[in-house]
Amino acid sequence: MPKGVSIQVIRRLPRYYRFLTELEAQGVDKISSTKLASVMSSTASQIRQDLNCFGGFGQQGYGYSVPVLREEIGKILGLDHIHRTVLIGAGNLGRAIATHLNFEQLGFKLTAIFEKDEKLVGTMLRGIKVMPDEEIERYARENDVDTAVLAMPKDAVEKMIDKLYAIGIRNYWNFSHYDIAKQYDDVIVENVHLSDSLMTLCYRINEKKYQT
Amino acid sequence: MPKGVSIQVIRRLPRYYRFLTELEAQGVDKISSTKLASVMSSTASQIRQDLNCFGGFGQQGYGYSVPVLREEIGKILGLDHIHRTVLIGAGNLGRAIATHLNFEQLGFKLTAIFEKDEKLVGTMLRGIKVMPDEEIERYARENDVDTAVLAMPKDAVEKMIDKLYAIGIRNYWNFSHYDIAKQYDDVIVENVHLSDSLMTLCYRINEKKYQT
DNA sequence: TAGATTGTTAATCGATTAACAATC
DNA sequence: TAGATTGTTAATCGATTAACAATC
Repeated sequence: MPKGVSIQVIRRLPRYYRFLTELEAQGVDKISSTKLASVMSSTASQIRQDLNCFGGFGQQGYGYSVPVLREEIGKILGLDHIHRTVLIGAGNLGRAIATHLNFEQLGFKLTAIFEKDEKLVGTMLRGIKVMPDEEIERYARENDVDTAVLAMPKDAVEKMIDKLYAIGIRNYWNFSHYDIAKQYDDVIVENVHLSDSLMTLCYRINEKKYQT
Repeated sequence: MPKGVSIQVIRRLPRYYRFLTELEAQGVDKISSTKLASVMSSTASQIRQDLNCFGGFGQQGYGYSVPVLREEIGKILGLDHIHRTVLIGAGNLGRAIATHLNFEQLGFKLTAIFEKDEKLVGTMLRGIKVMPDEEIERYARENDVDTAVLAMPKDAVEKMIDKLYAIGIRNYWNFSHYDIAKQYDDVIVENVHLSDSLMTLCYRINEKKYQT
């Protein structure tokens, strides 16, 4: 496990993994950095630099084996180490997250869903029964949970994090606008700010429109 | 409208906007770059550099007016120019997008939803009736739509884009893994790859675990 | 062997950070 | 005026790109 790989490189790894998965599905079994760059709208230099942060996966004069490279990147990402995960919030967003994503192929196993709203408690999602918030502590302790997905209103997150942190959950996939990192500094937080993405799109549309 | 502002700066603008909105709601009416940096876990230098890509919004010796700065960033983002938008796909993800986001505050107006699956056609979402895919062309032409949100399976996206492009829709908020930009080069595509985000989280968890 | 393509070093480019003069 | 803080220039740092020797 090499240390100090830049976040830019890390964020490109899933993209490599996706494209290699597709190439493998298409029956491509070897590829050069130049060709991969062309497929991915990247550069051969960047691909070789990125990969060589982790090791030499290619063969000079030949290129890279697609299945081997895909598997290696999967290992680098750690997709084979499954993290037991709970989802907090079974509203529209929570339900979409639960049903839309293949957690198990991405390094996680969604094992329980919690919700404050009584009307949603008891409903089923992907074969998982939605439980009331009060049961989180008991459940997480008994089931070795280390990761939480936060799909709940911002206002309630602060107290929820206190609870989850106390149980020992340190990894968060955060869809709320609450700034988790400011509260605790030994947690890992991956934020998904959908509205930021939409505002960025807005900027880019206007930028194009008024460029002359 | 300044030209050539780097994408890094642009992607920080929505975050500034969010924090300023919150500060304003809290009744804070002025702030220095140093204090804002502390709140946002950023640096004063970066904030001043970023803002000065667009103009001098502060006052020397005083700082920045929170409401003024918030409004200026809103204008820079173009949130006041509303783009008429359609959502393609009323599955779990599409429904979450439709119900979860305040499009109108983010520069967009969601006016119609289209879906291939007959079982979902006719259902209501946020007061919008889900229509069959076949009606997109007629609807978009009649209603001056310029943006599409893609929450549909990857396999169907290619043909859909051909259709939307032909109608004149050039802006895409893309939740699928289909690579729209490769097909047409005068489009604006903002991708949201949730699974990439989750894989990145996986990497970061493992990186922390094995660091010693 | 010759051709191809990697792994890796060096050069370039751009972004971030620091410094400070301008000025409110 | 003096203190504070911006706007902006300069310095540093890191990421990307280019080049090429190693080698399959």
